[in-house]
Amino acid sequence: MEENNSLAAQLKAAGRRMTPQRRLILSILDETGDHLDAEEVYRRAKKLNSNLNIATVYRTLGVLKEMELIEQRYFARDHGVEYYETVSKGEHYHFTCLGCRKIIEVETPKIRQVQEEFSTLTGAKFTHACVCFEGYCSNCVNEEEKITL
Amino acid sequence: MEENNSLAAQLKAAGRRMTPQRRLILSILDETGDHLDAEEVYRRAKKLNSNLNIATVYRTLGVLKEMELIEQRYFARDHGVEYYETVSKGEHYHFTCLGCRKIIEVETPKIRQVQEEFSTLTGAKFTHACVCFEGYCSNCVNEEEKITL
DNA sequence: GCACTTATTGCAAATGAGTCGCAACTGCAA
DNA sequence: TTGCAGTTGCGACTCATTTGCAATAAGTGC
Repeated sequence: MEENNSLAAQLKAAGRRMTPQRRLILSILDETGDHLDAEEVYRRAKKLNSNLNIATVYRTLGVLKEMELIEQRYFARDHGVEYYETVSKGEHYHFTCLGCRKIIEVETPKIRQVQEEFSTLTGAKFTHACVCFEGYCSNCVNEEEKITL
Repeated sequence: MEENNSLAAQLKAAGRRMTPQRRLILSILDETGDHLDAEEVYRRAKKLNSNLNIATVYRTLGVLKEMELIEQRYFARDHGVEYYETVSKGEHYHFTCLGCRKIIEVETPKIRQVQEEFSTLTGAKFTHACVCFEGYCSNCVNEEEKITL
């Protein structure tokens, strides 16, 4: 209840309301370590609230994103679909394995450095960076070589 | 004609054929310095071949991408749309100004360094990196501050 | 130059993620 | 407990992209 209360407070501060749907959707994103798209959030949430509507999922994801409680991600090869994860984790980027579809998180200060250098150089101000990598993870590299050779 | 011959040869090597449509579409991408989406390529190409179809544009872009003659890009705030540019330019990334929509190309070795470090560390192999930045360019920073302050 | 195979095109219909309008509903503050 | 926004569910819609298919045409072998 504690974290829900603070969430309710945050919502209120933004002129919004706490609803069971929002609680449900955020709890799903909170509990999974995964990166879920709207469809998957919907699928999981629907099990617990069978007359939840997909439009509500999209709207809720929009609200949570606006409140910076979750972040929107895109993964290589799949830019048509938006994925979400909670923002609790530190700065990191994603590597998608084309073999096993696994997503590996990449931590590096270099992306931030690029932004800082570019800002200093040009006077621009960054608001957001979208970075995604794709390739084959160590388990799948050999598999891929068999195919391409 | 010379480059068209080499293109024809490349196409042949891939079991494909040279067609006026493909020549036209590639010439448009070749001549513009811009990043065009399929719709814009279609608009420009249609002026020169009025019964060209948008499906052909999509299919041709797919073929050219597969042959690595053009690259697919995504820009911040507009991930739903694919943009294309020819691959002649060196490694670079894109910064989209949210104020004036201008796209500034960012050259940096750091992205490649991240990939190399990650490969060394994990044994993974990169095939592609999608990087896009967004923010406000030096001309638009002040404008943006007026809004947010 | 001609025929033939098969890649390619144009068209229209389909797909799929995401959005919108609207009436009914419901938090929540007074 | 009442009232008024904010929110939901629903269905229809948008928009980029894809697909099935019959007609067309590139490039090969003769």
